[in-house]
Amino acid sequence: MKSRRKSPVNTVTTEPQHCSIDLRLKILSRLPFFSGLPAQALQQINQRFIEIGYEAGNFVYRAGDPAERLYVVADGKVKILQHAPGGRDVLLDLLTSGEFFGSLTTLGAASYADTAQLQTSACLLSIRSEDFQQILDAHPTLALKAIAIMAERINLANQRLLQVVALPVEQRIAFTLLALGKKLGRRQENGLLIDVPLSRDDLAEMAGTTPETASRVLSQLQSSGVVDSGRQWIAITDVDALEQRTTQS
Amino acid sequence: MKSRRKSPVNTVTTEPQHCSIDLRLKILSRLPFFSGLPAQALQQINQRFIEIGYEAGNFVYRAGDPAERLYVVADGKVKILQHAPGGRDVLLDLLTSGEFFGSLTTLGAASYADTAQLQTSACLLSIRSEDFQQILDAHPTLALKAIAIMAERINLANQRLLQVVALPVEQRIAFTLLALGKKLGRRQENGLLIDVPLSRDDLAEMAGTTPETASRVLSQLQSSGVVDSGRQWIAITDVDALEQRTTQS
DNA sequence: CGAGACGTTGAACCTATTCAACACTGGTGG
DNA sequence: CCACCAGTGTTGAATAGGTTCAACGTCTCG
Repeated sequence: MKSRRKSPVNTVTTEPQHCSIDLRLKILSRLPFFSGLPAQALQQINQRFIEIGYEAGNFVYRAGDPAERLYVVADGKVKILQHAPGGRDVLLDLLTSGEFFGSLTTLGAASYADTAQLQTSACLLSIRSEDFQQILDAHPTLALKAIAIMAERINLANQRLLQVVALPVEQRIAFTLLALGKKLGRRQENGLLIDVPLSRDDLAEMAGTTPETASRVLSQLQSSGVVDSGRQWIAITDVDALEQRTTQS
Repeated sequence: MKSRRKSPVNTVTTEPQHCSIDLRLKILSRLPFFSGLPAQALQQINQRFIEIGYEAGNFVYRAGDPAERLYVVADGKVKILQHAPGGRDVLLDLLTSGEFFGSLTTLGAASYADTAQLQTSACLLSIRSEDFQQILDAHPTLALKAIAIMAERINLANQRLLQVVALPVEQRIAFTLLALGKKLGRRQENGLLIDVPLSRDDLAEMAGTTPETASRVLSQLQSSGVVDSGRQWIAITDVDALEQRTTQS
C-alpha cells in the first residue's frame, strides 16, 4: 500500500496578528534567558526588540553578512546552514519558537559564519547585539544562562561530529530522526509526526549524506514499518524500533 | 633520504617550579577572561584556584564524570576527546597555555560529555564551577568574554563538521595541519614545527579518519616536500603548498 | 637486548556517492 | 478545467574513496 496521504504538517502561513505585541511578551517570558526575571525588566527589554515577519524560503542573513543582530523565533521554523565550497551544505539546526540565533554580543566575529533561512513562514524578534550586550551586562544571571545554553550547543555540535566520523549513514539518520521527533514531534494517529516541512535534501544535510542515500534509508525504514513519510514530511511510527537502529546494523 | 632526526618537539617534563605562585598570576592575567581586570581583583580570583601537576597520559576527567570544575592550562598541552561507542574517538581540541576547559557554571550538564587527557606533562589551575560562577556574576565583562569565546568554539565545531562531511581526507588533513601549525607552530630551520608530540593516531582522530590513511597522506605530503615528519612529530616545510592542498585534488 | 608502541605499505573489500532515468506531486497559466 | 512543468522523490548500476586486515619495519625505553 503506497498511498501517501497529503502532508499532515501544518503549513498554515503565519498571520500578521501572530506577531502581536501580546505574543512578543509571552515569547520573551518563555525564553530560558528571561524566565524568572521581574515583569518590569522584561517590559523594558521587550521595547528593545523589533519584530520582523518573513515568508518561507527567505534568508534572515547569509554567511559573510555583518553580524550585528540577535534573533529570537517567535513563531515558525528557521534553519541554520553552513556552506561548503564544493556546494554541499550542512544543516546545523532547525530552530523553533523560543530559540535564539545570530550574534549575542559585539565581541565575537564581525560576520556570520552560517546562514539563517526560514523553513516556514515565521515571525522573528530581533535586537541589536549592542543592546543585548547591555542587557547581559545589567543582568548577570542572563549571561550565565546564555553560557549554559552555549555550552550545550557546543556539546551538540561535538556529538554530531562524532556521529559523522564514527557511525554509518543508517544510524546517523536514525539519530537525526529521533532528535527531530523529540524536538519537533507532534503526536498523531500514525505516530510521532515531525512537525515541519522537511525534504529528503534537508534530512540528508542534517545527517551528512546525499538525498539519494537518505531516500534509500527512509524507504527501508518505511517498509520495516518504523517510519511513515511522504513529500516533505516524515512521521516516526515506532520510536523504540528506531532507537534500536541507532546501535546495531 | 629517509633519515629521521630525533623528535625536535620539546618534551621536557614540567618542573614543579613551573607551577609556582608567580606563574599562576602571570597565566591568569594572560587569559582573555581576565585581561584588563584590576590587579586586586585578579589577586582575589587567583586565591580561588588550586593548582595540579599531572604527568603525560593522565586523565584530568573522563566522559561521564560529574562536571564540577573549570580548568586552565598553565603549562603543557591537554587534549579533549569524544568517545564513540564503536571505539573510534574524535580529538576535539589540543589546548595550550592560557586556554580553559571543563565546566564554567553549575547550570550546565551534570557530567562531562568529553574526556580531558594530558598530551604532555602539564600544570593546570582549577576552580570549582560554583566559585567561577560567582566570579562571573561579580564581573559581567568576564561573562561577555566567555560568551564570545564559546561562540567561537561553536563556529569551530561547525566548521569541522562541514569539513568532515564535504571534504576528502587529504584536504581535511591539510586543514588540520595548518590549524595545528597556526596554533602550536614554532619556527625552525626545517620549517614550522608543530610543537607537541603528535602520533598518527592523534592526527587521524583530529581529521576524522584512520591512522593508516593519515600515514598514507602524510607520506605523500612528505615526498612532495610539503611536510617533514617522524615519530610523534610533524613540521610544515611549505605552508603555501599545504594551503593549496585544501582547495583542489 | 628484548618488548611493545609506533609507523608504513599492500591488497581486498565495502560503503556510500555519483550519474542517470523515471515517477509522482502540486501549482500555474492557458 | 486541464495540461504542463518544475520541484521532489525513487530506484538502479557503476564507481571510487577510504577502511580494514595483515604483515613488516623501526624506534624507544626499561
